[in-house]
Amino acid sequence: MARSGADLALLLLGGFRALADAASAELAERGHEKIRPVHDFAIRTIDAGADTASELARQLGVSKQAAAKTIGFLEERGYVSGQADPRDSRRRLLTVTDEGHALLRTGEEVFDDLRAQWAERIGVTELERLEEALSDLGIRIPTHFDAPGYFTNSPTE
Amino acid sequence: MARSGADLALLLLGGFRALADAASAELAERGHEKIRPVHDFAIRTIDAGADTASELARQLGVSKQAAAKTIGFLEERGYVSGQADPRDSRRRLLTVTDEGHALLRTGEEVFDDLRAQWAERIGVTELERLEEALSDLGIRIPTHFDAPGYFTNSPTE
DNA sequence: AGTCTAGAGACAACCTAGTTGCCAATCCAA
DNA sequence: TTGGATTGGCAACTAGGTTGTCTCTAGACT
Repeated sequence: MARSGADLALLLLGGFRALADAASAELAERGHEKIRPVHDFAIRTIDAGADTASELARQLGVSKQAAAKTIGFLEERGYVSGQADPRDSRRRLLTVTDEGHALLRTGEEVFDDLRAQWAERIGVTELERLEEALSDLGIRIPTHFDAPGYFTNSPTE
Repeated sequence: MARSGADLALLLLGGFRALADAASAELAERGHEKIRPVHDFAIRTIDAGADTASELARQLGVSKQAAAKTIGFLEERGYVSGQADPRDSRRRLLTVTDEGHALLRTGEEVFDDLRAQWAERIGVTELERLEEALSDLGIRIPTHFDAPGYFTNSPTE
């Protein structure tokens, strides 16, 4: 059956939302409330070396202020901590806490579990083929999400 | 190669964004500026019989006020027009204008063109297989988008 | 030294797409 | 006729982002 291009777009969006919503719900159950993929992404980026607000902003492709807000949230939750840089007093050096690393590990687990569930349903081969097809299309991993409320609103009502 | 669940999610999101961004850009070039998928969806729903703000809200799964704002935008642009209902003066009956129908047609064309481009790149068979796999996963077509700014921010900086 | 430029982070104001709470007008049924 | 339910609109709020402007500091150049 020849599907329409619009349906294809909605299938992709639906697939992503299914994963993201399930992951958010599962993370909440494991004690990480109100965590959205963007937070995981930010922590990962900080851990990889983006240890100031400005650097994080550049790497995530958002404004410094947006990055600062995200950092504020992450510090409040204890995933990230910031100390004054002794060598440059303009900077506040960011480090990922143990709690932050725990969140990253849990996040990976949750997503891998979800992927495994999909593999069970349609077969590993088919799933890998799907991933291969998307990769072959040159889909870039999005570096930022731009989606306030995108993951917060639970799909069940 | 065994990919991670997180990569799978990002591939799906990336795929959707690639289509949505390209479609928005193409629609803008064809004279429909600032149109996002949600507008297309709303017009379609009105056309299918959701002829009041409250009904549209219910069908899109958003609040009445959110629906009213969308309708305001669509009326301003001339895609939809509203007249007082002679039989129930609480209601404002919505109708899709010719301009609205034209937008729907153009939108379909644009998405179908994009899908055809994908088919060229990875082959029709592979693309249909991808769609089949997502369908088999029971992906529900999302009825609302929840993504303010999602499509507005052009990816090309 | 002194000055000049550039970067870091913070503040205020604004935008957009939603939300809830409330309210007047209207319809309809008991 | 009266009371419950529905319509649409208003106000205030939230979340996540934006731009513009500001101060402080670092480093480079004279």
